[in-house]
Amino acid sequence: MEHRIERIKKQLHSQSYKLTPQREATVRVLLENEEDHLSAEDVYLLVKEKAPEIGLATVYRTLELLSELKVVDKINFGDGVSRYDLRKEGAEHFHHHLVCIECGSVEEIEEDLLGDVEKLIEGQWNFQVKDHRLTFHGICRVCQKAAIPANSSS
Amino acid sequence: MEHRIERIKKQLHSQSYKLTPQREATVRVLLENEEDHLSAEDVYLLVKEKAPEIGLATVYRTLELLSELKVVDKINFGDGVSRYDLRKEGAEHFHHHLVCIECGSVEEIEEDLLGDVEKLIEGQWNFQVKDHRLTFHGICRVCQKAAIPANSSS
DNA sequence: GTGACTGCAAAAGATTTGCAGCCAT
DNA sequence: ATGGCTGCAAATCTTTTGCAGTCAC
Repeated sequence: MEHRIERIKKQLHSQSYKLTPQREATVRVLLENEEDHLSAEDVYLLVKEKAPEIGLATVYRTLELLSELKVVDKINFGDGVSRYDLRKEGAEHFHHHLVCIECGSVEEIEEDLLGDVEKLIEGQWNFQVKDHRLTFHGICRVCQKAAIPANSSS
Repeated sequence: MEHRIERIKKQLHSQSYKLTPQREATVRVLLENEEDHLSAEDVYLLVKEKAPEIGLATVYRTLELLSELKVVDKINFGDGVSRYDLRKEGAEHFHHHLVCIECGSVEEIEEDLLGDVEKLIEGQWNFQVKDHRLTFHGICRVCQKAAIPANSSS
């Protein structure tokens, strides 16, 4: 974890930004909750546990900065809030998500599923792809299992 | 166009909703601006031209209703607003978008590009796909051309 | 002391809700 | 007269901004 902080620190410095204590606390929260898809408010509450004096505006400003530096990706699952997701180290593309419409759980997929599709887009539509967002909505493993008893017993 | 209104009317009736004048005006605006990706506010302003007495809240309620009935899809390109996009007749899946990061234009892609990928998701992740959202961010045809002179003349 | 950064409070937007009235059945 | 639907205004929620104070150099 420390080396990831270091790396982010360097990224900030390379653009003459500083890794202030508030920013570091925010990054640590993101690292510690990498699997969750935290909203700004979520991050704020978690950061506040370690650094109670921090302001919500600072969290927003930090997340926006990290977003510009491509350290995090800002995503939106259609509920009213933006969520912030750390990029995996060296990940060139945004990863994909499986959102369960029953329980709301979110699973991540790191594989690059879209290589062929992107080639098609570049060739056929003449559109130069820089990034993508792919989210599947459906029913997760757990909720599928949960649904079976109700059906089979009827 | 009329037959599409009829169809939507039937869809509403089948769930015992009515196609009131306000709702019809809203649907017409959506039909007439099918290529654009209108925000609720955009729709409101356009509806107001034909039916000045309509309220913004009604537009929101109508759009939400249409969204539940899968007549429109609610999408979010990362700016702060939701946009509403008519589903093509008979379209089983949501269509895809190419968003230009230079000029902001949005192009639609009807082709189903994700058949294979969905099979993979269902098989390998055991996730039952119901719908998906795929957006590519990049540089559109026009902006690519616009960029060439600046590079080649240097 | 200068410029980057912060916290707080206020502002700005987008969307939702409460409510009284209306309209068709 | 009932229930769905509407307009308006107020409320809510997320995010941004203005500003005065702080800190590192």
